[in-house]
Amino acid sequence: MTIRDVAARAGVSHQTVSRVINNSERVNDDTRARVEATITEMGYRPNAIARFMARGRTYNLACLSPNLTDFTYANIIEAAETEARRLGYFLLIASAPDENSFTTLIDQLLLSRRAEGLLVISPFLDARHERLPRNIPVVFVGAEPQQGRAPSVRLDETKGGYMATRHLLELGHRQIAHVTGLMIEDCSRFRLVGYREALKEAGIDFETSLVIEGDWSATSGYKAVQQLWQQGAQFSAIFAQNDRMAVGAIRAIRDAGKQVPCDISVIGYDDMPLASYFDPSLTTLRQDMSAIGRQAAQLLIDRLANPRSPLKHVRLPVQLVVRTSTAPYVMKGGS
Amino acid sequence: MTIRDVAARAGVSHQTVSRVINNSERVNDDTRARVEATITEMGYRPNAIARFMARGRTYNLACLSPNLTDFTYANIIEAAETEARRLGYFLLIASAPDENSFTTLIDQLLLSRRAEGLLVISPFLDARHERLPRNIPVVFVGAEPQQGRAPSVRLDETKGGYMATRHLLELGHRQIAHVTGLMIEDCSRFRLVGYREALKEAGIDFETSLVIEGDWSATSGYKAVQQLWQQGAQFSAIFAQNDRMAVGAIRAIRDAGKQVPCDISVIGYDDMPLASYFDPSLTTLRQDMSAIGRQAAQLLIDRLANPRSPLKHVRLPVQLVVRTSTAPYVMKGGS
DNA sequence: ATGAAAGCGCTAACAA
DNA sequence: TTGTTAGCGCTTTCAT
Repeated sequence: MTIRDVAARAGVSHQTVSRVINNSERVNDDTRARVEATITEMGYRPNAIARFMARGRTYNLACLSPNLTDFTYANIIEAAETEARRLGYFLLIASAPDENSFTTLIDQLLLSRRAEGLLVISPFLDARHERLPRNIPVVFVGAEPQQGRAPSVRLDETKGGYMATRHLLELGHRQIAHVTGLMIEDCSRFRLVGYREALKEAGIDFETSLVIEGDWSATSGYKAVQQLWQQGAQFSAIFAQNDRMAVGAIRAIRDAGKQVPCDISVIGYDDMPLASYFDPSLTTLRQDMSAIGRQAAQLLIDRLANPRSPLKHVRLPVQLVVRTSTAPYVMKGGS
Repeated sequence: MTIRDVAARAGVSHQTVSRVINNSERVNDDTRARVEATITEMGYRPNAIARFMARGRTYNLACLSPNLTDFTYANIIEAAETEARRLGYFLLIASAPDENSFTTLIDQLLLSRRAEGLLVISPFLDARHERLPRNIPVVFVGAEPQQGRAPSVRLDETKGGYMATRHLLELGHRQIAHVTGLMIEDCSRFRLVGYREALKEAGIDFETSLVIEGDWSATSGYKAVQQLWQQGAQFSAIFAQNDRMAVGAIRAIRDAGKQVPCDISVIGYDDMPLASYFDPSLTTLRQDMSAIGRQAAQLLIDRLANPRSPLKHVRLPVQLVVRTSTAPYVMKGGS
């Protein structure tokens, strides 16, 4: 069923129908009413594809994420999708776990399907970013683009790292171990910077031996603690760069016969679902992923309307959530 | 840049270029080589939109889910998206939390954007299913369609309920409380059926007072346990229909000064991320959500090719994962 | 093996 | 206010 079928039935030209469905001013009220009646009667829906074709615009945006299952990504995507739709666009979502699929998808979504803009959720900057077509608006979520050529939305990771460490310092801890995420990712580096800043401010020397790199998995948190002890490290608190590793660390501590937070305090990051239901409930930093997604979508659509506007780099705040996995430092007996 | 630009540059007609990019047989090898060279040289990409227009096919599928963040949905969607892409389609993903957005999206995706098929992730059957357009292939994930008019993919929920209960029975428990999900959802009902079957098989009378409806949240699991005790229910084990409620139940048990699994065994459902990191680690039923997503995509694409093939209703198995939140029944002293 | 013509369903410019 | 005429970039006849 096409615009012409409707036109024939309503006794007008197809152009008039077009005007009606596009809310053009220049239509007689009677005619409009008649056409609209015919449309509902026939159950006609304009073909968006043909519309794209004629207008040269798709109102499609693309979103590439390493995966769709990680709850942080999922939250960002859901919010971005909803916001995009609210603003009259549609977000094409795809998972690009590796560089190959990333490149292929860029091709499919931007070049073939003519998405008008791209949202890249990317924890780190690697070669794939060089494949990005110029002249198509891009917004980065997570990592910032190399040359600062595209807008980005990020959480204030440095501040987060600082706040987590500061919380432990305020509880009286002086020896604070730090389990980072993958150091190829921007956020890990920034959180580490925050950790160092807080220590420095407190007049505590930074000890390399207290920092260990994890891979975000609970297992890596578990192993990190074991390794720290094995290397003879002394610490009364741990700052893990995400909740999963924090949970792993807690397990390791408990398996070693110690208690959290009595013997060792642990702070995580993310405030993942059920963080409050672990035992002990996790002290952590909450990130508003939905806000990121919304902002990212807005930034991208802004850019579409205004390609030459100055690049914005949005940085959203994080929030400390104190629960029961951290406690004041207590001097321990023994050597 | 269009097919004609390439044609002009290569000194052929635009039609020949079309033949080349469509791998038509009827092209001279020399010509093909020349055209292909021109294509790479110019970086030409066929406009998929125009192609849809001319061919009348979009190769788009749509997927509607209550949300994108629940890890079970996210897994299904990710797998379906990947599989669809592998098979030459693209999955348009959108979250439809309520009936309104569901209806709107059906309109946008199927009618306007001409998606060729629909994947509905839907835990329950409500009015929205009546809005589904006929003559467009639909596959249901989760709930089964009323009239069995569309194919569906589901886990064997009844079997899962049976297995969970059976596990507790084999440990010697006779009084098994059951915290269900929302009873408007199919899976809750089926799992309850499995629970009853297992009891019956073991010669145990079904007690309404031991069954309580939750809403899938940890909080509801917590409250369910409190309510059971308040009503004077006696039980040595709990079967919660998801892990979140199981976690809530465990918290309630502990808050009441009892231990899991010594005093009360708890089994969950889903094997959610970090289920093994809770304390105690959760005994639960694992569902292969990725398999569901893959199967659903395949079923839908099958149906596109073969609209009159018999409706398939795939039912995938679930798997018992025994951890430490369940233990053999021990007779307690006291009255 | 290649090219010319027509049309997919719509919008944009122009004409009436 | 309405209708007519051209395309959008491609594919699909049908000629050659």
